Amino acid sequence: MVRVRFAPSPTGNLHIGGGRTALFNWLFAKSQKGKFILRIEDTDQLRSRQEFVDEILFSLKWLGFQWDELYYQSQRFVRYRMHADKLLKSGQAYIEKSPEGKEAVIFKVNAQKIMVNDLIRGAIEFDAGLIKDQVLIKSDGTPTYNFACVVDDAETNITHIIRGDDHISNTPKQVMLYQALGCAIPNFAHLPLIMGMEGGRLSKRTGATAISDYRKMGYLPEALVNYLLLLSWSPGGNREIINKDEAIELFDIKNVNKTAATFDLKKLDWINNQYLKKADPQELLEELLPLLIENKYIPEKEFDREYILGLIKLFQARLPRLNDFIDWADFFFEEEIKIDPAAQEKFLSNDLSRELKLFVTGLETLSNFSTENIEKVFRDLVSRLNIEAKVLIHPLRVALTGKTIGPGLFELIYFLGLERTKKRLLKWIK
RNA sequence: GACCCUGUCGUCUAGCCUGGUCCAGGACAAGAGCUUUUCAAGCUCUCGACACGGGUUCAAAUCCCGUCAGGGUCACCA
Repeated sequence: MVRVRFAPSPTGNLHIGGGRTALFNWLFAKSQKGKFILRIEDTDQLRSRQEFVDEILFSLKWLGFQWDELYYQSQRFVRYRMHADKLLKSGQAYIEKSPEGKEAVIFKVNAQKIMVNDLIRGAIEFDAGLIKDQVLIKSDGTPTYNFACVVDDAETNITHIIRGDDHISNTPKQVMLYQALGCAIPNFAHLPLIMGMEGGRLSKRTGATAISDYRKMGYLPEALVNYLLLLSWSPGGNREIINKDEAIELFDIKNVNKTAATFDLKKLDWINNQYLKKADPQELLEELLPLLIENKYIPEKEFDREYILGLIKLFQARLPRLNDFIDWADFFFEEEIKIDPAAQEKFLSNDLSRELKLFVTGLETLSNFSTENIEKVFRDLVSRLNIEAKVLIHPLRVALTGKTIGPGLFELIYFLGLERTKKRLLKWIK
């Protein structure tokens, strides 16, 4: 049975690269009906923190990658010690004393050719003669990465190691350890790295790197996963939007690209919008609720759920990020709206008192304040005044929303309601 | 510096294994237009790439070699 693992180190949040590695491991496990194992590599007691463990577990769940087993390296130190002693006994490792008298266990590297058949890259040959002896157990008693990694992968019967490109050069060292330990060598698959827009590895300087940052910005997990998937794999058939279940069906590790990909926020925005369009407004409302309360758009307890739902439907097809709703729909929640100065200059510098007054009067006569009737009032008015619709539409939009862009004018007026519409238009009537 | 990986539109990619159907297809971005109401939605169109140089071949994005470029690793970090 296929067993893969994702092994993050809790010295920071789960970042984009880690999320992508987790995705491909999870996907491979699912497509092979295998197990997805999570291992927390917390051997560095100084830099590892519980809050990062919590954050990583939370982000993985958020992305939808549930694990079948969970291990912590910090709980397995006796196992590393035991295997180190075994290598010491067989003469494949030796002890080195530091000037302070502390002992470290060092692995003896023999000059040889190491062949690795990478599932993504094909055959790679290394010259172990270029690799120096490797520390197994540091003088503080903790294991090194390469050693703990091999012991754990061997003891938990990992069959496929799918990880970032940056581990290629660790591979020959680990292969030698498997051999020394007398364990079967697993399959390796090295994923290309994700690069930032300015080249080089994706880093905080080139934008947000933590998965949780994307959650906070209003990206949907399905969209992020879809984007990450496209970064080094293609479902074929010119498809861009693909959900996890379809991906599981189509995925083949051999089709993963070898080339490093640049992270492009614009495309992520587009994909996120594709998912936002199709999303259930009820679920979007749940996501948005904390933000709406935080911005004092709605009171904490009672609010008109149907009304907010209506607003979400007005915007959801246009939003790149769910959180943009806060800025884009602000005029529905704030009594005093902020008017874009350029828009005011362009559309409200002429005196439109007469037209606005007539429009307000028309709205007041409506017995049924519906989107259709609002539009009817408007159309009647412009034909009566013999002006083009857009001559009045743009000024109305700016006066009511403060913006030149937004949802359709009539549905927007419907949701604003007669009173607020009147109040905002009256300001422009002399 | 040594070793390793990679090189198709600005970006993500299809095609490469099994040469001809590719004067290279799609998507994002950008630009133009349409939408008797905006665009940040939708629709249409445009721009735009096989890193370079040699081979092999009737034929090369596809195979081989070299060059160049980008990236990664060389820790008692993971």
